[in-house]
Amino acid sequence: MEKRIINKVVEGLKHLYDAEVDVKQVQIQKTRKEFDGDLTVVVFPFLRASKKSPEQTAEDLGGFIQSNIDEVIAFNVVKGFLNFSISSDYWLGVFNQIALTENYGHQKSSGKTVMVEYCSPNTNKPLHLGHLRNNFLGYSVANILKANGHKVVKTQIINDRGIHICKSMIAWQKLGEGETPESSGLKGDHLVGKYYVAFDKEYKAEIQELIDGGMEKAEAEKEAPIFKEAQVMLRKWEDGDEEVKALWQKMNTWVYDGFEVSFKTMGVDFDELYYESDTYLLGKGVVAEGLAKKEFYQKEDGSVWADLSDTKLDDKILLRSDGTSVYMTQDIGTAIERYKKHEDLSGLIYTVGNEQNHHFKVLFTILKKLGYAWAEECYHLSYGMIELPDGKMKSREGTVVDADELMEMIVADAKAMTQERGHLEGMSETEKEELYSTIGLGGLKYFLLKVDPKKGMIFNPAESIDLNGNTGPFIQYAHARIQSLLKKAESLGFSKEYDTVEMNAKEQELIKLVNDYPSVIKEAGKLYSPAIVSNYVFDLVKEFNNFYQTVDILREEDQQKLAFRLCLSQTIAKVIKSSMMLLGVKVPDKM
RNA sequence: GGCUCCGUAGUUCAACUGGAUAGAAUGGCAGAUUUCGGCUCUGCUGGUUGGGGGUUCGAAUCCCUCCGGGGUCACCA
Repeated sequence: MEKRIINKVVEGLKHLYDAEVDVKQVQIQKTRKEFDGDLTVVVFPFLRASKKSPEQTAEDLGGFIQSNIDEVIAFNVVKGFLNFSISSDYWLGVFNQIALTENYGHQKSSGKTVMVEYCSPNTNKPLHLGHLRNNFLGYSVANILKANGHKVVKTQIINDRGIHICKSMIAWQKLGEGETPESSGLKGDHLVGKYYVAFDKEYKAEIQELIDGGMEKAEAEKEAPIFKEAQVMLRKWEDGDEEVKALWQKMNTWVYDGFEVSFKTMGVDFDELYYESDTYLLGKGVVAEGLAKKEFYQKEDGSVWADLSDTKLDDKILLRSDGTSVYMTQDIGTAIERYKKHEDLSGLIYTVGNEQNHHFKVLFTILKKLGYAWAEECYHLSYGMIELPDGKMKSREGTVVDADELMEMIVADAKAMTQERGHLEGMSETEKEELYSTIGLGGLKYFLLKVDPKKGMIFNPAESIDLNGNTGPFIQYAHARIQSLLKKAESLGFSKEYDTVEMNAKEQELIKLVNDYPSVIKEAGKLYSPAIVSNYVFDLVKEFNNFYQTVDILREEDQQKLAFRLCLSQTIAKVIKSSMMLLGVKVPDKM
C-alpha cells in the first residue's frame, strides 16, 4: 500500500503541476495516533514544484489519490501533512493473508552467509555481567540475521593463551595443593578464577614489600618474583615446554567445562570455535606481504607499522622489533582465514565492547588497505558498558557481577514470584523448574536487549523480572494469557472461522501493528539491533492488553466477531512468540 | 593533550535517521474492573532535549562553541 501511494504521489505531481519528482523524495510514514488516518505523506518537499501553500498542495494531492486508489476512503490535511485513511476491508484482507502465512515476518533466503562472533572469553576467569550482554546480543543478532534470510555461522575466538592464563597457572601451582573441580566441588572456570585472584593478591603483597624496601612502584611491579615467574612460564609455553603445556591443557579444560554449563544456562551456542593458541601466529605472512607491497613500512629497529595518517588514525604497530606479532596482526590473519574457509561469506560481525571501537576501526582500515573488498562488510557490533544501580562495575574494585551467580539469583527470584501467584497446578516438578528459568532468564535477557546496543545502560535485577512495565515477564504473561484464552475457547467449542466481519478501531490498530512485523525484522537486521524487536513487541503487547481489557471475546454474541477475535489473538500470540524467539527468550503457555 | 562516543520527565529507556503538540515504562495521585487469569485498564502529574549560537519551511537529530561524563591513543592482551 505504501508503494502504491508513493507511485500515485509521483503521478499526481506530474498530473497536477507537471512536475518531475523522484520516488525517493516521497516521504511516507504511519500516521501518528493523535491524528485521523493510517498513512501520512509529508508535502513540504513538493512545494517548490507546486508553487502553492502546503495546505493547498496537500488538498490537491489528496483529492487525486483518493480518486485513484479505491482503498483510500478519506484524507485530511493538518499543516503540511496529508493523512490517508485506508478502508477496513483492506486491513481485513491484510490480516487474512498474515494469518495464513507460515513463519510470518521471516524473509526469503538471501543466499548470503554471515558470520557472527560473540562471547570470546579469556580462560583465566569466569564470565561476568558484561559477557551476558555480549552473549545475548550476539545470539539474538544471529537469530535476526537468520530471519532476514541469511545463513549464519556463530563463532567465538577463545583467548586461551597469554600472560593472564599463566598468572592463574602459576598461582595454582604454588598455592593450589592439587585442587581440582572434583575435589573442591567448584565449577572449573570459577576454580581457575580463584587462582587468578590469588595471583593478584600475592602480586600486590610482593610489590608492597619491595616498595617498603625502598623500590620505586613502577620497578616493583616489574620485579615482583611471582610476576617474573609468570613471564618465565609464558616463555616456556611459547617454547613448547611439555610440563607447562600439560598444566595449561588441564586448567583450560576445567574452564571449558565450566563455560559449557554457563552457555547452556544462557541458552546460547556456537557453530565454529577458534582458539587463540591456534591463531595467534596468523597474519604474520600477510604483514610481510603488505610490507613487500609497500602498504606498510619498517622502522630502523625492525618493527613493522601501518601508516594510517590518511584516515586520521594513528599509525599502528603490526610486528614488534623482535618479529613477534600483536593482537592486531592476529585479527588480520583470522579475518582472512575465515573468508578463505567460507567461500560464500559476505559479512563478519564482531560483538565486542565499545572500548575496542578504535581497534576495529583500525582493523577494517588495514584490511581495506590490503585490498580485501569484503572489509566493507565487516561490522563491529559495539555495545556499551553495564552499570549497576548502586555504582559502576569495575573489576579492580571487586564489584564485578559473576554471570553464573546472577543467573542463579534471578531464577530464584522468579521462582519465589511465580510460586506466590503462578498457575502451577498440574505441572510436574521439572516443568516448574523450567518455567522459573524461562521467566528469570527471559526477564534478564529482555532487560539487557531492550536498550540500543551502542548505549551504556543501568541494569536493575529486581526490575528485570517485574511483571509490570517494559519487561520480559510482562510480555510472557500476555502470551500465556492468550494461550489460556484459546484453550478455553476450544473447550467451549468456539470456532475460529469467519467470513467477513466489521472491525472496531482497536482491532484495526492491532492489525496495523502486526502488519509492521516484517519491516521490524528488516530494520533490526539492518541495524543489528535486537532493541528494535523488543520495542516493537512491547508496543504490540500493550495494544493487545488494551484490546483484551475493553473488548469482549468469549462473551461476544456475534459468532463472526467472536471467531475473528480468536483468530486475531492467536495471530498476535504467534507474533509475540516469534519476536521473543529472535531475542532468544522463550514464552510459556502457562505461568 | 589528540581522536571518539554520549548528555532527553524524579528514575530507566523511546523517538521511523531532518517531520506534526518530544513518547513509553516506572514512581506519585485519582478512578474502572473483581472476570477470559493476578500486578489488567483509564485519567492526572511530570521537559528550556546539558548551556549558547548557527543551517531551513521544520532540529533531540546536522554544523560551531562552551560545560559535564565515558572510551581510546602501548613493541598489553
